[in-house]
Amino acid sequence: MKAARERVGISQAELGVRAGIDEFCASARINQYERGKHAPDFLTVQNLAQVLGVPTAYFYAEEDNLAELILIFGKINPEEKNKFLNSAREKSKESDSFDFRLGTH
Amino acid sequence: MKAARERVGISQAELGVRAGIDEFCASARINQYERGKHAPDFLTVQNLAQVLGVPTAYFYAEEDNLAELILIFGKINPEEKNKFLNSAREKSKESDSFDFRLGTH
DNA sequence: TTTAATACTAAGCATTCCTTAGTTCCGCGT
DNA sequence: ACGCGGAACTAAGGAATGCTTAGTATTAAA
Repeated sequence: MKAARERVGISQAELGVRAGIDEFCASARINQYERGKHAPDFLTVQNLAQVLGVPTAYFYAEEDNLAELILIFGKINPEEKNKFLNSAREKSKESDSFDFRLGTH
Repeated sequence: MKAARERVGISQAELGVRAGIDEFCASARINQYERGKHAPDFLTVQNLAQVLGVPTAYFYAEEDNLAELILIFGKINPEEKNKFLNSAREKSKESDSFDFRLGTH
């Protein structure tokens, strides 16, 4: 989150205020989030994501690869998204990775 | 989450137990999560995601398009992921969507 | 209809977060 | 070096939320 905030170029306090947090505690809360002292609820994460211009899921991606993919997907326009998703569907068919799900064979 | 659990074919209680939740309250907790009564913390979500065989970020995707993409990305093998990500990088260059980030021009 | 498994819920306890009220850190101008 | 202002950061209590318990519905099969 810190990286995303610095890309936008705003302070911790400003990020909080823009996300709709009370101005008197915005600074403290964002700091607690960035340092991992506390975890924001989902609504707050959604608001933060909007301010920072990234999809909400970006904050929960464990693999760096996936995080980057989510970021890219959030930037391209809706028309491109469909093309993109279609080629993804193709690749998942081609893939020889085993399908772990039950009830599909 | 309900959909993912049903694909695996296990009960709410079993999902909880496999995710490391105490057997006497696993049922109640998973039910509260599925019905939106309460929200699990991130560690719990990670454990649930592992049991259900999906990337953690999947549970936080707001757009259906993105959710599907995350799901596919979670199924393909590591080698494919890199190829996939590279073509994604290409597309983000081609895209005429405006770049909102500061300090990049 | 009885049974067993699964789904679901209320309520108090436990834990975590939010708010307040500060302190510390850092860069800049003098 | 010193003071100033903005940004980062923190402790602690009050407020909110989740977790556990114990139990009630629901469903499907015998």
